Amino acid sequence: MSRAPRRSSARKSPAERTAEIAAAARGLALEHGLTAVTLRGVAARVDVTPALVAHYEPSMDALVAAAFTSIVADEIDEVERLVAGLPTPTARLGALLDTLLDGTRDDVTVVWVEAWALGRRNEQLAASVRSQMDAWQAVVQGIVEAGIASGEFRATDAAGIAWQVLGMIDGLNAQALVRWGDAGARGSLLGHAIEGMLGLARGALGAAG
Amino acid sequence: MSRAPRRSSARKSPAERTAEIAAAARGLALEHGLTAVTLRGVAARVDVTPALVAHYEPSMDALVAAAFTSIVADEIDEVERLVAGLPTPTARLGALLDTLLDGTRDDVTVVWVEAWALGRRNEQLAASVRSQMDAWQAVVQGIVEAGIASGEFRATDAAGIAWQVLGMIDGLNAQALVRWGDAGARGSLLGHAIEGMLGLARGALGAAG
DNA sequence: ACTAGTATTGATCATACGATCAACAAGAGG
DNA sequence: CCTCTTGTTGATCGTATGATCAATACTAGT
Repeated sequence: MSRAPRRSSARKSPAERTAEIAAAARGLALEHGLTAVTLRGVAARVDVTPALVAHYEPSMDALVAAAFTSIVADEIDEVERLVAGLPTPTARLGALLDTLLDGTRDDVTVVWVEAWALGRRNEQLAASVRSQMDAWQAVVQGIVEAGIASGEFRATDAAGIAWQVLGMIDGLNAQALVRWGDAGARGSLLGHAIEGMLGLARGALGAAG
Repeated sequence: MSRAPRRSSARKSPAERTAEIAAAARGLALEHGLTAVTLRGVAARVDVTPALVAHYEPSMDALVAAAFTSIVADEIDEVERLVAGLPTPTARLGALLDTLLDGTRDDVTVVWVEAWALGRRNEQLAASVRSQMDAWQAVVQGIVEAGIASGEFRATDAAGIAWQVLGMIDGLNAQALVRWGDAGARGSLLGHAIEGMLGLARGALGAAG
């Protein structure tokens, strides 16, 4: 079951090992969820003794939180770059929805759901969750504010709207996680819903069919 | 730390004990989450040996799933009764949103979130989750269909809309769970969003401020 | 009142988790 | 080539989980 650490040792620099461990934690979280980020699990993936992982990462809670942060932060960056290339706030918001609801990101969704659950017993993770939620909110709020400023959106509470949009996305993705069978169109109706919040014309967000 | 089972034993009928155990599991889940529904945890709450709990409940996975089902099914019944007394689909939907988003149900939200996470390693729980999601969906779909039939709602895909509404509610509640500080108004904006999906006039759902 | 059935217990196993620490060995510096 | 720093290991502790089983003791039925 468990691969023993290699005999032909190859001593590595602390920076390198730290990076290896972080990468292993990240990979495990993406492949098997945050609960798989365990002392022995990470050690096995790096092909090293659990004691070494403990040596580099004094607290597993921190490593789990770091894995979460890494995954989510990367996704935020990715979406932010994608969206930056688009001309109008409407187009940006539509692309954001399409990307986040295309059903190809279930691994990240699992991480989110597990983070919500584990965060109740891992304060460092909870802090990371709050932090990353704020980061996401800032991105969406920025788009909404731009839309309001340009007159495309008819709304006032950009911050509140951003929270709502994210809540909807998270909820729909989490739901789709369990509802294996009929994947259904996650995005099409959400588009109309958000159009309703923003006073947009029906279909303005042009969610993918 | 752990209360020892009473010495002055009081032998109970299997039906009674089964009910006690189920109640204990339910209570633990509501107070400390589904992860607290453990062999020893339940045993301590019933003031009984872990072995007895195992005797009555051959698999803890099943007990966890049962606790989840009990909690969620009760909530569905409660909301269904509340809503049944209202005259129009619009009023029913509005009341449903108000009730589910009033922020007083965080214990149930925790159970949902944990169920999503644990369901990946507990097939019985996953089955319960799917089942209860379907039950919720049926309730909302019924309201939406009534609204379409009566001409209050302008939409076609009642089933899809029901899923979306539930996803939004779940997402917003799960989010509020972590976003301790600013509870914010969970419902007000969601109302507008759903009005957008249903082709309703702005404010028709009259979400509580 | 006695007995048979069974609810209940205590002890124990196997596993998985995080964590610690003395001891080992690899590699850089003199 | 030797030495000293330190990356790395093996062994081990303490806890928590689910699960099993022979033995106990309560209670209903005769």
